[in-house]
Amino acid sequence: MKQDIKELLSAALARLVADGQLAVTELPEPQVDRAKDTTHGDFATNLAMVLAKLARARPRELAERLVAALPDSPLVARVEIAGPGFINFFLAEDAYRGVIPRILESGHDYGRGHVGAGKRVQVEFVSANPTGPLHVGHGRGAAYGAVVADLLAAVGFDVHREYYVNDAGRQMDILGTSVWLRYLELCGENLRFPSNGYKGDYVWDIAATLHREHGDAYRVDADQVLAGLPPDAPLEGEPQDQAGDKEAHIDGLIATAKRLLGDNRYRYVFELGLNTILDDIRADLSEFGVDYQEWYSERSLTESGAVNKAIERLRESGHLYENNGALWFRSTAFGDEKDRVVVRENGQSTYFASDIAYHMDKLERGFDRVIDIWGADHHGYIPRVKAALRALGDDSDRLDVLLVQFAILYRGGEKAQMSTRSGEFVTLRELRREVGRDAARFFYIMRRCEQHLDFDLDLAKSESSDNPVYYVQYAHARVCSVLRQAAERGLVIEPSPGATHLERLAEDHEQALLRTLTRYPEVVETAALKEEPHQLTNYLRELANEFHTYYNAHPFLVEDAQLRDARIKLILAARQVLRNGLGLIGVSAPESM
RNA sequence: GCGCCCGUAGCUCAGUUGGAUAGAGCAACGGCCUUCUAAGCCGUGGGUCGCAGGUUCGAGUCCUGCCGGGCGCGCCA
Repeated sequence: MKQDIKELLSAALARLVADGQLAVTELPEPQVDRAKDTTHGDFATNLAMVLAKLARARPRELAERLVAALPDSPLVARVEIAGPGFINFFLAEDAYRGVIPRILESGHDYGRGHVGAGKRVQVEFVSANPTGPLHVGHGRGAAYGAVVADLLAAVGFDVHREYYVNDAGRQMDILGTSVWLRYLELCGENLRFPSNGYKGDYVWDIAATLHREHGDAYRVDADQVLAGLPPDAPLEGEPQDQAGDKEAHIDGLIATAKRLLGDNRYRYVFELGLNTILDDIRADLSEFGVDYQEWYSERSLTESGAVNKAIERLRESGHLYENNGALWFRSTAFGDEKDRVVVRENGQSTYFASDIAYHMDKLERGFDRVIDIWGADHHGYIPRVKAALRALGDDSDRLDVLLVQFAILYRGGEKAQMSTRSGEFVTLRELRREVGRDAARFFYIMRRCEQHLDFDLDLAKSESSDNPVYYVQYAHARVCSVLRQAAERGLVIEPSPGATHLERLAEDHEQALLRTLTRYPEVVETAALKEEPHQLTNYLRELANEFHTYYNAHPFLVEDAQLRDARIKLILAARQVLRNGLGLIGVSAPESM
């Protein structure tokens, strides 16, 4: 609809230029907005004011000329000039009613568009280390990423959803070693668990599996494990005066585990930990309605030689240097704060080196756009990744990094705190169990992603109109309920075809609802292009509100069969849009509540 | 100290990428069920858009400087 107005304006502009009434070298793209105030009509454009500068003419005078040059259209009832030079469009009533057959015919497709023009976009999100279950912070990234991806797909992009699996590196070694140590405890060995190990119950579970299936096959005497280890830092509850380096201690333990178990057995424990947790994460996300096209292994980058290739390319282009035995990337040459190590003194490549190879690979796979969704605490990595892409001669503008701020849970008005280290954190699974998938999805995306999210658990669970999820879902259920009532009364609920009887929709509430329904495709498009799912939740609340208001003001199942028919068509259209919108954010649309 | 993000009603937040008189929900107060689900609706009050400058026809929105809050600044991932 907005597009129709734009085309009328473009035609008017072209006509003025052809007639020599307007002397400008380049024509601006007409900007058309929904009018905030209905006294300003339905749509407004500032075109005359923008042109005034270019053509050095008075805005109101230009507006008059533009209006005179506008082609006739059945959509537009009248046009007014207002204020400093706004042109306001008042649409014909029929223009709004026409949305009903459009919605009913398009069904599930109403609101979908094609601005994406089939361009390939990759969205990488969550990508949490497989060292433990997902927590509520990952949940927000999951919900946000999934909805952004679905929105982009809805407006015509070819979307590839990907999870980057950090299945290499020190953190994974710490996990494998933690599993082994817990296993040794189950075997009856007496050990002191390292302060830096993973302490969650899930580590015990994996160790128990190992013990159940392989008995003592991985057992080693505790004395042998502990021999010659650098001292650990004191644990909580222990005297804090004793010295120790927890990092050196855990590294020593990892080396010991590798030595005592040998390559094959170490690998087996490591893989058991990795696969158990990864399976859990997969299942968790799938139950949350988050699905991927690809799970991309970090280890595969090393094994395929992609990391070495990336390092070589940087070396050949002269962006690397050695210092203190390590290999550094001169990222400061591309705007980073400091240079970064890509190969450590011990010969191991860093996580950053993998990341360079990974992003290089993403661009080589031919995506027109690459979107990374990260936790906000990782924002410091953006300059260095972009720097690497530029150094490699790639276009770093093809990469967009979206940052998601933390979610803070509140229960009974109090913060429900979490900390990954202690192993006492609220997992995504626990959250889903407590508030349900629908509320979790809705609450997670209700706010702009760069805004801290206050997640009120009590509200998310409450069955009241205060709860925005219920409020929107209830609107959908109510339409279904009305239709059930109609069937019980033996009324015909199969609506008449096309626009028949729609002229009977003349009430203000009906006009308002129609207006909101026509806006839906625009909302989906901006939400997608701006990567702002909250625009959709806001819209759905508004639409639900207009429906509830209408419901309270006018009975639908009236005696007058034609009026009834028209109203049923209207609420069917509303139901369709509610269903489509909820579907896009991964929330169910219940038939009854 | 440097960098990024945030600052809008008592609370939680929108604000259509610079437009017309800054909006919604919650909380507070007052109304509406013999009528399709009251899990709903209507009404009332509530603002120095953190502060100070600047850019222009026009600034909550853009620029600069302060103030306040969060996060980040490893040869960790």
